[in-house]
Amino acid sequence: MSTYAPAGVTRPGRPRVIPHAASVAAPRDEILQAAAELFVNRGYAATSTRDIAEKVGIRQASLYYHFAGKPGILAELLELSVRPSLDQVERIEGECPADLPEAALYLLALIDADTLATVPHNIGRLYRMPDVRSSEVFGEFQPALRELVAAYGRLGAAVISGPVAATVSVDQLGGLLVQVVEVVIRIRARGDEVTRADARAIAATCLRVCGVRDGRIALAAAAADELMPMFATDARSRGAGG
Amino acid sequence: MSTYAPAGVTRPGRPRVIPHAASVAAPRDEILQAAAELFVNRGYAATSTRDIAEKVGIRQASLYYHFAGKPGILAELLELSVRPSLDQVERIEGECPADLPEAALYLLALIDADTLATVPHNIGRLYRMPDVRSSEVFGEFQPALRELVAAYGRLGAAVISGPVAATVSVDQLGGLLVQVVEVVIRIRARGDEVTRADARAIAATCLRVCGVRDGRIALAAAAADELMPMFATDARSRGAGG
DNA sequence: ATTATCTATAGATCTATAGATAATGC
DNA sequence: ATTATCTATAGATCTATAGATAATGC
Repeated sequence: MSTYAPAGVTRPGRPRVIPHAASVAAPRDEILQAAAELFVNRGYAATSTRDIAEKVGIRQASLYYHFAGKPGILAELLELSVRPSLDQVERIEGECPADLPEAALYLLALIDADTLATVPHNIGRLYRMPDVRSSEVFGEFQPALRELVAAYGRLGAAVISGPVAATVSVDQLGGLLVQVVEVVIRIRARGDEVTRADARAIAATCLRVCGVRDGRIALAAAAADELMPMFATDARSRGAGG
Repeated sequence: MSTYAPAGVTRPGRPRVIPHAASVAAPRDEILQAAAELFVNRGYAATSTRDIAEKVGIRQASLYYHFAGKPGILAELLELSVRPSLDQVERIEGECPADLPEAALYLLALIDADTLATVPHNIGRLYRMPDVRSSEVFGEFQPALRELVAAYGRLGAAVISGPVAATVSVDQLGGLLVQVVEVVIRIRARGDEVTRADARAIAATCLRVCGVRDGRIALAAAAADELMPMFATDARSRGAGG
């Protein structure tokens, strides 16, 4: 307890040249947040380690105390962007009532849209970027992404109508549904908020794409609302997280 | 007419160190093609002028005889990727019969999907990339892209059903429909071909997203087939182009 | 003479390491 | 002693320009 430490937790280590602006988060998290914003808005390859350090308010070399360079930071951000969706795919597929398969797809789309809407700095965009996909660390996450697409494909195939099945293959259905949910990324990229109502509209759109009629969409939405508390681990209900 | 000029048109200028592989295209086009593939598959910022030159088979400095650096090349590729879709939006909105508005949206989606499917090296992907969007030359193309989204919004609003209108705003409808059509980019990124049948399925999906019933979708598809020849300037029917 | 390349290179990054330093904590 | 920063810098790019050169074309 010195005189009047500027709000922040006093930590060991040489002080920064530019002092923390009452910095709340741990340095590791500060770096992740800064990198996330730069990677998503300017691109991964286009962002230098110096850019990141400057945004955090430390020297470029200091990054290397916390991370193994840019690839190390990217790997952690990819993990953060993929993990939440994937974790809940299994639960939804396992625990959803089999008598209303529409509810399962609706719920997956709803939770996924909500996750993409609330994850910091729109990092769901990362894995779509070619410089990220051709980075050394991407390969590790590719199986998880394929699994997500496959899950959409399975749930979609369970509810698909005849006319739709005649024109769109089950193989491509998963990609099509993911593409619809990822409109969230596009909306956020424009700078707009994505509301809970938006997420519900997107989930309903997924069912429409499969050829489900309005009546059953309404049923699925109602069922999903009841199931929602079981799966409500998204950032929106937890409160804003680092 | 020398001894046996290797197929290629003999041109003035100092010969390349690595001779043309019976190079058909003009050097400018060779560069554009090489850059397109690298930009799309590795990213714009991640691609160096040296990478491009190497792929073409010339020295890095030689690029600057044809283009004003990377931004110059990017500008031309963006033009190539945006122009075709935009040119036909006007014609479609102008010339489509007002008694079947579904046909107009179907046709726009069909032609647009087909353009994205056949444009070389999937360059429709370019304008989604953050390093491209934050480049100096992107601003010039942004209005054209907004206009495309707005056109989808207008055509979608003309056919939207009550239940859909209740959940998705006209403002967002355009973006949602473009997002659906851009599944073409995703399919091509996986390395798969996009067939005419795929394009038709995508156009039908756009109508489903708007809440149009199967019966009217079939009518719209049939009407679009009749109108198609008027607008058939896509690469598929012209034959493969540079 | 014109054209399209080449070689060479300056200047500006950018990454990553080595080693010093200024805090806290025991 | 431990921790988290700092300064300094080597080595590897990367872009863009200057000026030379080897073809064709008249």
